[in-house]
Amino acid sequence: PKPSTETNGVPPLLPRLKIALRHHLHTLPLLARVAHPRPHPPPLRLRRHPARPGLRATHRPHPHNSRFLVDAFRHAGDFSVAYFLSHFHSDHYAGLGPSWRRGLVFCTAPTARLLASVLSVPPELIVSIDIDVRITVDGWSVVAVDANHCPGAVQFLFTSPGPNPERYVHTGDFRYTHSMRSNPNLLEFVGADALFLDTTYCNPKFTFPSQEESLEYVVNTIKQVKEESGAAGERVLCLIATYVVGKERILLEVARRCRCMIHVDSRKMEILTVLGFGGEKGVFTEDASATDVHVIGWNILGETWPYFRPNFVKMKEIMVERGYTKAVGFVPTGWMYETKKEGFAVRVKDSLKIHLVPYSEHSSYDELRDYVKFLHPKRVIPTVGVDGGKLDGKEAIALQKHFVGLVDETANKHEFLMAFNRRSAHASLSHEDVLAKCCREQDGEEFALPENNSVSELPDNSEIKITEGMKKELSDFLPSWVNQDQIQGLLMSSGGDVVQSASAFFERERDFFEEANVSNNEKPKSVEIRTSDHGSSADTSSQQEVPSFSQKPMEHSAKLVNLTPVRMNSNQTKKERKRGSSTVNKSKKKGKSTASTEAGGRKQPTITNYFGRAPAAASKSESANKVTVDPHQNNGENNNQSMDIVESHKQGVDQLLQIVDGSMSRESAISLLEKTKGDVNVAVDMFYSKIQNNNVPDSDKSIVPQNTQNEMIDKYDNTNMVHNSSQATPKMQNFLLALSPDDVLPAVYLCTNKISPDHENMLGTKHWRQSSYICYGGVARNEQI
DNA sequence: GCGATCAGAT
DNA sequence: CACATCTGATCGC
Repeated sequence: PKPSTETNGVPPLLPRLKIALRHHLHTLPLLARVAHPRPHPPPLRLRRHPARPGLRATHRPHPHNSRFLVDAFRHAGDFSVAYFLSHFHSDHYAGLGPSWRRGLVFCTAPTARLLASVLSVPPELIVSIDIDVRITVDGWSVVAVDANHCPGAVQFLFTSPGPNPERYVHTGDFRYTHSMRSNPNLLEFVGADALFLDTTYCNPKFTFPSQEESLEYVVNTIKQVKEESGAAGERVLCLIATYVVGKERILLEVARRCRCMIHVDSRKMEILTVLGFGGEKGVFTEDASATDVHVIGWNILGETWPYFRPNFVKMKEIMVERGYTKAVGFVPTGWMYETKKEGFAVRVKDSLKIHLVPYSEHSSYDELRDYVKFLHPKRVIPTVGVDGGKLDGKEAIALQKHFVGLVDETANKHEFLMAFNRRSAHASLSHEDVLAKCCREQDGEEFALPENNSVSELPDNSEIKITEGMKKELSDFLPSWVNQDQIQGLLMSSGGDVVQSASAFFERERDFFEEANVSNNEKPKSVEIRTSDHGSSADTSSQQEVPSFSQKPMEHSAKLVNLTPVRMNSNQTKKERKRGSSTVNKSKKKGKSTASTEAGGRKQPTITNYFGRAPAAASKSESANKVTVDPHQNNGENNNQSMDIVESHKQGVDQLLQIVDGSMSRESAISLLEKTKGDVNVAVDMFYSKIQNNNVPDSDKSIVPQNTQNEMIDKYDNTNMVHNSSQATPKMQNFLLALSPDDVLPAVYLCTNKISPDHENMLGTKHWRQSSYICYGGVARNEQI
């Protein structure tokens, strides 16, 4: 039941909200009310937001006990006292309307004007805030910074009150630019507690040119059209598709550089006027006869999904209607329906031409990674592409994997330790319970991390008694690949302190990862694996290594066990070597590490074999995309079963070809699908990541010639891989390649930073081996390893 | 009968 | 697997 106060038009929650504006001259219509006595005082205890459905995670409440919602008006409730709108797109403002009464809506001035004029939101509930100006809302500091999306679009930066403020970044929808790195407000959010990220194009297959390039293309094309038509004495209609708000920059640039006006309909004009692009400069006109460049609605020139299909019928209709005999259309879209390198895709029919222009107002995959790398948040929370807005749902976790190594993994360790501590107190709770609980609770009861203890405080190893119970307790929270010897060693070196053991373990994991990551980041583009007929990777890299680090004996850090042999051999990295000198307990079984043999003397299987060992029962859910490829079976026409296989094979090939749109030959597609065991998704990713990683300066016929694909795959097949780089730093590849099969699992674990126990189940052995995640985040993209 | 919400089309 | 928006059906009061 709604509170009765809501019916009289007075927002009942308003008094609960304290607002202060600094450096700010705005007068708030409702500010006076803040001081009024509260009719119904808010509960002192902050309520946790209940999970609610919604396609975008933006639609779910802020999970960290602020009383704010961002772009989640449909999910408003009494638990929230202030609302933020990042920009004026319908999927973000959904739920706002003339009858909105729930609370103040904070947004930029352009968005505010649109809210009032288009959606008729009560003006007294709209608070417009200036970009880059700090305000205080409900005790929190809030800053809006430009999002480089549509006009008025911002990211919100939240800082909680209190001595240890939490910091959160919500990008809304955004396209990353390097200039963001010099924004002082954003700089303050490096290392933020969480980054709510617009993951629209969070997949390596999404690459697109800069907006500049695309603008250039549109402008030049229109110029050319005008010249040609002028010479021929005819008129050509130029149509540019846009939606209600967004991509205005294209229009402005065309007007400026082609020296012409832009025709828009009255609705669009209204919005442009509100946005401030109005008549002043004489750019936009509602008079269709004033210019040959017209703005047109979004879905008129063609349907855009699942791939672009032009609607020449309608286009011709419009052309004739407006008195032209030729027309050129532009569809600026982030989705690359065509992967042609030379020029952008063009569709032609008779006197009609449609240009598909890759113009995106969302970040590309690489831009997303750049941003995360810059902000280095403790956590990335995807806001697009997550089902039901579940933070820990499959999709969210899959998306987060793209940022492994770019986020601050220290936070994971902390979370883990919280859970660990908690566990002794609530022994009856399951791991999941504890983790879930601890993730929810704030870090208020901070406890000292044990790694700060000095070595001298540790008891002498000989006096330590390690009980089975301790080992069991510790092992429950370590990844399953940590063996008993290692657990014993960990406990010994921490003086039997289970928590400290765990802390030391995860500190090590982090350091190891960071080390690897640093060496990877130095020359990311130059990291390449090449096949080689001779020489083990371990040997090669150790020769290349120039240890430029100090050799001073380890100072204070706790003695640590070498958990994996890879860190014991000559390929040690800085920290390992440093610590290695005081190693307490070497792993006996795995002490050696050569490329060709393992402990048992068996030949090391290829990495492909190792990863590719598909479980007998193939997952049903994936079967739609999985196609069994066996070219030798194709001729068996009398075999009904094989007909299905052939058919699905064909479908897979067709699907792949359609996605890459002719950028590869049919033979290449078949070959690639064979390698991926028919998995179209993996094939696509391999295809695109190959393009990306090598920056293939594309030749005419095929972007990736067939032999390149084979090469790409061969590098995973080949046992004697060696990386091509002449860099001194050992790369993760070398570590991985030097491993015996038993070590590959832990190594990949480390490389992908899947270290905390709540991920154990997902990565457990069989299930893990066939996981495409390895191909996404690790091996195939060649980034972490 | 009205507004909020949703499926589906554009 | 979906860059955004609108329309009309359905739900719930």
